[in-house]
Amino acid sequence: MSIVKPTRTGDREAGEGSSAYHHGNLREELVEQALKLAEEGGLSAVSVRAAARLAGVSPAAPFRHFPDKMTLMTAVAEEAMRRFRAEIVLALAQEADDDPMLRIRAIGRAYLDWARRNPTHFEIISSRRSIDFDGSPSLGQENAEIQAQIEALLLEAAQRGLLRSNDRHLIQIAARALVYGLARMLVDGHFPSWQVADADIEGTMAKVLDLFVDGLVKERPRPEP
Amino acid sequence: MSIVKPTRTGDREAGEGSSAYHHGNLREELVEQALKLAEEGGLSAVSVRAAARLAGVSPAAPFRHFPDKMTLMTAVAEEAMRRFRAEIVLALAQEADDDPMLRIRAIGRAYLDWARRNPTHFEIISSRRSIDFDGSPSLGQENAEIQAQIEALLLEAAQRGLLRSNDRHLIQIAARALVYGLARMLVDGHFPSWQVADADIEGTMAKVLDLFVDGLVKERPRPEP
DNA sequence: CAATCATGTAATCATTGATTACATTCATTG
DNA sequence: CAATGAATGTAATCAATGATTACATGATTG
Repeated sequence: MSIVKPTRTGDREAGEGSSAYHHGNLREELVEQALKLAEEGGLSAVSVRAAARLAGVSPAAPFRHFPDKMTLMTAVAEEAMRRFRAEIVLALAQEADDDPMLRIRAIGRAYLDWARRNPTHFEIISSRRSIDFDGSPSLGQENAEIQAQIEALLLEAAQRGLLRSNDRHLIQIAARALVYGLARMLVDGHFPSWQVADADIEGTMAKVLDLFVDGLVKERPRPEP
Repeated sequence: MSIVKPTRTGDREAGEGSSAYHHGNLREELVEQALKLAEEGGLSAVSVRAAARLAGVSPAAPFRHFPDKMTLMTAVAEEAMRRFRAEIVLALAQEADDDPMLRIRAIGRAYLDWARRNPTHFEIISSRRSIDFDGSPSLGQENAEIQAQIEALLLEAAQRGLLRSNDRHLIQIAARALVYGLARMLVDGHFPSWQVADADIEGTMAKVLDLFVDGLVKERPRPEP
């Protein structure tokens, strides 16, 4: 019992012995190739046909697995979101300090870092014109878990008396807006007009994040050493 | 001297007397129709051909005025940006108070209000994949003037000793990121997952803006009445 | 082994951005 | 005032893409 369904586990490049008519793992490979296309050529480089080409199948084959392009892009977004959240979870695990505001900052840094390194993937999970966000439980859940994490940290911060404002929901929206805005400015190419050189982007974003977090906490000289 | 070039000033709908082969004002009308298409059907509804159709010319005609679609979209963005900044200038003129932070908040509100009422136009001037921002002096200049306005207000705030931080450039980036993030979350459809009803969006954004501005200024009980 | 269902292909459409050769009108000038 | 050349518009055509339909192939299972 509980035997994993074989499905001729993916690997087709190696043996090549299979009959080669049926791919065996097309759905997942299409998602993978679409991610690759996005990474290499931006959002406009992602087409159903190009993904099919890379997967070595006909232009119509993808439509056996996805009713339309939007559904494919939604699956791509799900994979991107999984990676995105994994990185945030990792960053939180690596943050030793238990100061809730420091932990929130760590989330923000991981968020911005991932967006900087995966601009098009970030764009895919962000712009909800090319995906069906509401129709994907996976996307909704991953997103909700990130929010819940921050919510919990804000609650703890409030209990420790760190916060200036009592409206935590508002703080949360503000925090997300700031980080989303920074990431979007990055992928939308706004930084050149802000005299921020490419090499300085990481540092600048970190400083902006600090400035924002400082504005949230009650004014105190500074955490004494 | 200084006689305005006639060019058969636009109006073609009325008289209809003209030969009807030459449009007379096609370039501007294409921009106008593209703006209308964006307004009514979102970014994906904007096509060169649709604009040509609405203008009553052949599919190839637009290419006499714009070498490619991106150039048309850039002209569309220029018009949208003009309207955008006009609204900000108006809001500043209507803000009687001379407190620089209140004036900055007024800019933020006008920004968010315009984006909320013109989501696709906002998207067009924001996403720099469909336009050639750097190739348009007009876009660069309007953008620079908004930035200069905020810079001046921040300088004044600093001189009055209102600011927590001394790094005004960083404050400016943070402010833009917050407002850009809010506007982007709006047009990208993120608010439903934040339990913010459509009717509350305006109020919520205003409160987030206040929260942010409060975080920038030095902690003082409150501006006494 | 045969039936059936999942999965892939071929052929075809409509839409779109773009180009090229040709047509028409406007404006300048002899 | 007509002729001529520059602007401006059209027709025809291409290649790429999303999508659909009829058909082919292979895997699963009774």
